[in-house]
Amino acid sequence: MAPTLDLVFAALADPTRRAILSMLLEDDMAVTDVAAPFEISLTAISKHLNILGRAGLISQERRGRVKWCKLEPDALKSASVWMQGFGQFEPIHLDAFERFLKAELPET
Amino acid sequence: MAPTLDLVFAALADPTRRAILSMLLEDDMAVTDVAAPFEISLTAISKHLNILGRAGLISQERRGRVKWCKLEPDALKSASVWMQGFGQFEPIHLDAFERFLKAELPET
DNA sequence: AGCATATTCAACCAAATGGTTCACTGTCGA
DNA sequence: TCGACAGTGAACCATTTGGTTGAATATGCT
Repeated sequence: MAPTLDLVFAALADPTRRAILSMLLEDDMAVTDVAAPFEISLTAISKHLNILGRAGLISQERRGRVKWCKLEPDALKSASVWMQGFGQFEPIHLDAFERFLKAELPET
Repeated sequence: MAPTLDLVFAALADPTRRAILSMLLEDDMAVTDVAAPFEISLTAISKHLNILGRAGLISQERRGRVKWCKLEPDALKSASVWMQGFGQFEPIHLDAFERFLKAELPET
């Protein structure tokens, strides 16, 4: 049961993919634009996006020749729920989160 | 940066390891006892425990010939913090969590 | 029509993962 | 001292992962 949880955590285990999610937090993006800040090939980014998609963390909608990537934050809920029991974390205010984002974004 | 986050999420991506964490939520356990409910070899469980240990999710203390495994819930905090920003999850009450636990534990 | 842009496909590679079996090292109990 | 128990190490295997390059497929622009 819960193969989703496998996929979600596996997707989050890669720093490139976490950085992509952080970028999508700002706005929807085309695949090419997602790839821009990274050194790796567009193909590699495409694969990462597929993994994020299969995990339900993003959705992709093709409009014309560009495919738009959109964050789907609900998919994180199951993972978040799973973790809640392991210590009673109160929700964090934005400050702490922003610090984490900065630490995660590629080449600052 | 944040190699810990990589390790924590990677560790959580395996259902066997999540089940182990759930078991350790109840109480500290010896390696052999951790392995008991699973069909896989003791060696495999030992490897899983190593991965959990490297991620900081558990600690292991050898006392005599038995090695005790202890949950370290603090390690989940960084992961939890990371996720907080992606949708404002209010903390979940125990009901939802218990349902997840039941879905995760091996052979009910 | 013809070219450039956006994205994926296919084939390949090195390294990591999750599992196995068998042998080994300690430690406890009789 | 000897045997049983707790756990790790080493070698192996199949599969997945994260990356590459080069070709293919659409779509849009002029």
